[in-house]
Amino acid sequence: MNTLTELRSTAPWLVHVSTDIVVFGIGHDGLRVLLRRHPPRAGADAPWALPGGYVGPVEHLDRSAEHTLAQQTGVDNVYLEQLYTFGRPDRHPASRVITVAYYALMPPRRVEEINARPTPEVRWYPIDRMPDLYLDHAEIVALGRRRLEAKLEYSTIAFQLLPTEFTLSELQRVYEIILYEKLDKRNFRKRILALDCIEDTGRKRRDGSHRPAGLYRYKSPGKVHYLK
Amino acid sequence: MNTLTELRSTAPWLVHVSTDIVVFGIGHDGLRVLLRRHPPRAGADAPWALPGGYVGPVEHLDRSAEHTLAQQTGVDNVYLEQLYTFGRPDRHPASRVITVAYYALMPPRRVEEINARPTPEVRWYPIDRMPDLYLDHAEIVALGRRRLEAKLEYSTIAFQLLPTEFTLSELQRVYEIILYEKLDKRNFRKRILALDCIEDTGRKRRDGSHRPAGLYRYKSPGKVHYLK
DNA sequence: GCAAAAGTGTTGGAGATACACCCATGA
DNA sequence: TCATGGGTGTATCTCCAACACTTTTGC
Repeated sequence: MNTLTELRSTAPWLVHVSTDIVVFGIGHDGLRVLLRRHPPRAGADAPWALPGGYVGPVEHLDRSAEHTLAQQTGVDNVYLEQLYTFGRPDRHPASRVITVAYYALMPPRRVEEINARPTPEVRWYPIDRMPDLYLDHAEIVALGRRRLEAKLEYSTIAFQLLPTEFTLSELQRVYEIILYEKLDKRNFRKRILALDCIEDTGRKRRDGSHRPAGLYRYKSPGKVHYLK
Repeated sequence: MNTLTELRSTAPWLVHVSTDIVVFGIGHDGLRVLLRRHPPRAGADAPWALPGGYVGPVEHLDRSAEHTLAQQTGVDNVYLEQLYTFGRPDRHPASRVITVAYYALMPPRRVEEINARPTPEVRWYPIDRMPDLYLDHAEIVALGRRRLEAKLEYSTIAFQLLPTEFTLSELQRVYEIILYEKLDKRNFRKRILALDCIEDTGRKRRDGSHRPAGLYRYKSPGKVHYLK
């Protein structure tokens, strides 16, 4: 029995596979998710959806997510991680579509890039004020948020949401926004510095009528470490 | 533009989707994984593989995993959780096959059931002495093991590997096997009892020439809780 | 000089770790 | 009576939480 025969006899079914990406960013108003019209160019009554698309014939799943994201939002080279695979047989009305969900984190510069050239088809929404979403995309966002929240506690994932140089207050804000709670400044600083994963650049940022803040740099940009 | 047109134009590609399951059990010799010949009935030179099969046309992914497991090993009603989706385009030699990997945990009774009626096609292997596996299945097992190890620390997942009634020493053995380290008996007991998730049945098990051990019961059988 | 955010140390409590001996049983 | 695993308590340490005032700047 060769492999092809085996496939024929036990796997007559073919399905569509897509990737959908929950893109998180930090804005003035808190945690945001990037949404697009589905389908694009369908006008104002088309539902909002996650960026996403079908997986090509010889495309790695991760590449598909990256590629889709670049195509639909113009953004590449961000932190991207597989989230979960959703496969309810009735989740798509027209055909069987299984979706491999990812989530992405981008620094404020990227968030602003998208804001800077707004289109009617792609925009940021505050995560707690999103419109109704296409299919089960709200569920996917919710899962992504939970994962992000969990990872914050035992990894250095937060730095993916910050620019290369940042102040400790900015970092604390990221934690407070995602964890949804106020943190003590002194304890936070002690904890972060004890991780030994950031270093003082020696530079300062002047920013309003108050004392300038020290600028720090994450020691291993682009990499996420797991603690303990 | 209706949904079908949209599918046609942006998603001409169909792929095979399978589920593969890493079944863990505790044996005399430590952590074990259930393997089967691939394909079944192909004889002694067929490679060993994870239980798994193609997803049916209207089958939920989770159901597909459950169903496959029941069919290939005769075991149902075990703890099952999605692990990760593997989609390298060249992972299968004959066609594009994306696999949604799951892991399952079963109590010793189930482990013994399978041992009791051995077949040449399905058997347990100690996780550190597995043969070469089909395709990327070794990678899937490795990921499952890491996930299991991680979850042990922040959830009550260990109880899925034990019978309804168990001794504290048995529980400790599960932790030691998975964490790969010796634990202090007194500290372990204090920690577990502090979780307040097991109760003393009052009964004891006589078992060899030593003092009998108290039997405990997990308070929420089948359910996994997350700590903290 | 005042408003606004940056920066800084100490104390107390909870939970984890280290550690050694007696108990109940079967042979 | 001995070998085997079952069962128990205390002292210490580490980590986390609580908490308030001084500094530097722009206006």
